[in-house]
Order: sequence, then C-alpha cells, then structure tokens
Amino acid sequence: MELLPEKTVERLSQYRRSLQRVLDEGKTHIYSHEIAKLLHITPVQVRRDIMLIGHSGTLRKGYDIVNLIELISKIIDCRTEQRVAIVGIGKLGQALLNYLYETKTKLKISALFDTNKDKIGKTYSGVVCYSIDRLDEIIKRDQISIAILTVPSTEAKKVKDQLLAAGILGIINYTPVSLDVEGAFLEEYDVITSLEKVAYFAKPKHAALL
Amino acid sequence: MELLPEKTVERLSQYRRSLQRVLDEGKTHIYSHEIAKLLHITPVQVRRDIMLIGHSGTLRKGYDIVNLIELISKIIDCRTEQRVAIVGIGKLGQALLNYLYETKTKLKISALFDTNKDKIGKTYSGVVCYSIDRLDEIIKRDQISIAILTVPSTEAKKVKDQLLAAGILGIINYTPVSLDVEGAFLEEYDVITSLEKVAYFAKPKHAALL
DNA sequence: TTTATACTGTTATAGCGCTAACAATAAAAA
DNA sequence: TTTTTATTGTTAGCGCTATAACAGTATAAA
Repeated sequence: MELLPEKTVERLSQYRRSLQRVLDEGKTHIYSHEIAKLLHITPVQVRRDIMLIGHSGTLRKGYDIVNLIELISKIIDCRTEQRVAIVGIGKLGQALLNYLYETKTKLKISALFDTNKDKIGKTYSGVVCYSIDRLDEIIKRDQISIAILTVPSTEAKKVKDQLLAAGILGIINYTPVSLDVEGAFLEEYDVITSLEKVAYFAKPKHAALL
Repeated sequence: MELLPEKTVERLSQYRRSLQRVLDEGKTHIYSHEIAKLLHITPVQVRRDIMLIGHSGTLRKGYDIVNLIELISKIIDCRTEQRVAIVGIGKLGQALLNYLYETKTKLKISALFDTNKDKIGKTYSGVVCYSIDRLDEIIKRDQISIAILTVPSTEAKKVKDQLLAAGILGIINYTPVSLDVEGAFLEEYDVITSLEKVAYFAKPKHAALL
C-alpha cells in the first residue's frame, strides 16, 4: 500500500483507541459522525481517512468496529514487534514510560538508558535501565528501531549520532535542540515552543488595544 | 499587526532561543543561512518569517541579533505578564514545570493544581500547588490565562470545563482525550499518537516485503 | 571605476491537508 | 410499491505552508 499522509496516520492511531473504548462499551457498529464527535473533527475527514485505508462501511449501519480496528492495526502496526528505547530517564522520560509501557500494540518499550549511576541497573515499570555507554550494544542486540530522546540539551546531538550509528530508524526528540537526522524518521516536540505559541494566540483581547 | 501563521510563530520562538545562544557567544550579526543551519530549515524560510514580522537585515552583514531578538519578543510576548497554571502534578506535570519555570519571557508558571493531599500546599520549583477545588478562585485571583493539562484521562473533560468557566484563554492538552474548547485556543499533544506515527514511518525496510 | 559576488526581500509556484459538494444507495416511511 | 431519508464514498476546490525563482543592492574584487 502507498504511504499514508502523516495526519491520517495520526488520526488512525486515535480512531483505534476511541473505537476500542466504544467496543468495550458493547457497541458493534459506529457512524462516521459518531467517530467525528469523539475526536472533535468532521465526519468527512473520518470517511476520507477510512477510504484511504480501503475500508468499507455499510450504508445506514455504519462501520463494523471490530473490522475497522483490525484493519487499522494491520496498516499502522508492524508485522513484527517494534522495540523502543527511552534515552534519558529524568522526570520526562519516566512520565513518557508511564504513558507508553502498557500499550497493547506491537510497540514495546524494551530498554532505558541514562548516565546516572543510581539509575543504571534499576528497572522502571519492568524495563531495565542501562548505561548510555551500552547504547550501541543493546540497540543492536534487542533490535530496537525507535528511540525517544529526553536527555539534557547539551547531550542531544551526541546521543543522536550514537543512535543513528546503532541503526535506529525513528527518533522522537523532546529536547529543545533541533536535530538533523539523515535517513531516519524524525519527530520533534518542544514544550517551550508549544507554550509560546499558545501564549501568542491566547493573548487577552485587550492586549491588542494597549 | 495581522495574526501570524502558526508555523511562523513556532519558528519565531525557536529563532529567539537560538539567537540568544549565539549572542551569548559574542556574535552581533547573523545571516539567514546561519539561522537556517541551527534549526535545520532553509534560509528562504528564515527570511520569509523575518519579512513577515517586518524586520530588515543589512545586505552583506545579515541581521542584527539584538534587534531581531527584541522585535521577536515584541511580537510574540504579551505586553503584560501572562500567567500559566499546570493542572495535574504527576511525573509529566513536574517534568514540564522543570522545562518551563525559568523562562526569561513574559510567561510565568504561577500556580499548580492537583487532587493529591500530599501535594497540596507543597511548592515545586518555587510554585505552590493548590487543591483543584480552588481552580476557579486562584485562576481569577492571579489572572491566569493559560493552562497546561496533565491530569488523568478520566478527569480531562471535567477539568477543561472548569478551566473555561474560570476564563482561561489557552489550553495545552497533554492527555490522550480529545477536547472541545469553545472560544479558547487549544493545542493538543498526545504521546501515544506521536509514537505510533513514528513507528509507522520508521518501519524496517524489509517489512514491506513480508 | 567597473564588474562580480553574496547577500536580502518578494513574488510565483507547488504540495499537502481539509472541506464542501454531490453521487450512490440501503433502509425506512408513506 | 413508491418516495423519502440517512448514510457512505468520491471528487473538486480552497487554504495554508514550504519552496523555487528571481529582483535588488551593498560590498568586495578587479
């Protein structure tokens, strides 16, 4: 299948989780406008996304929830398990681990890395923390393909280079340092940028008058 | 001035921080291609953003860094201080607080909220944590205009309603629950979606062949 | 002094993503 | 049975964003 648009993939991830919740409540079918309402988007967008993955609903009955979940999973999940490492087990790294460690998908957090001696050897949510010196070794051994980067800014570039050298295919960069990633997929998220953006658009009305 | 495009505002936030770093290293002027290299974007985009805010560089000398920082600040900062609350002081809330509490801008984290009795009354990085029961009171008293939402999913909608009722103007939603925000600016960031997206685009090459 | 160079500033074009419009049709109502 | 209604599936168009192309010009070089 063709590569799907990024935004569609994002929504598919959200559809799947919403659909699972609805399924658990006992529903078997759902209309596009019902899905739309759950995610606060338009029904057209839902139908278009579903069209893009080649699924068909039933007129007047809507979409079969089980079928749809299965198809989404077939498309966005890898056939084999994809392993993920979190590099930098500070507050943010630990928070992300809590959010992610129990997904029911083919994604598995399978290693943590840090430089802090007190953390090395410990397990967090059942995942072992290794010294960052063993990054290359462990990534290759466990065939880890995705890394979540939550190290201090000063270390970001260096660690990124190590990750790429070890053959990582995707990086999520939560440090405020912009990275250059050749040949891998990169997603950057900067909390300061995000806050400053919201601040710009959430200016009090009277501010314009001053 | 006209409202700037969202993406431009995001980059302005990043330009400012990069420029400050370069300034601290003793440089006084910088070329568009130098800024571009720092953020891994194109020089044209940098020039276009700078054009949009009405700044002019000097041919063959580049942009005066101090001037540019001042202009960006004038545009993306509010004239008055904008106060921010973090609602939900779990690991993620605390992590974000660490990232944000010492910005030199007009943004100030001025209150934290939680339901946990052990946290209420404590201070984190010098910011007091209040009971979430006092949300309305404190937001109005301190004129807090922006909220960062890091509560459990189950509480997200209820807290969002309380925030809007208290007059909040911008919300950053880090919960995986999609929100509907009437009349305020909303930014949603979902770590699971983000990871699943990267996983989709970072699939090992051979996966396509299976 | 004249020409070449290396920048900035601006406009035109392309691409992605969302939305509006509508065709098709199964189910429900008359 | 015929008509209406509610829903899916698809295409066409619009808007935002990024990029490409290029005009303008101060400085440097010849």
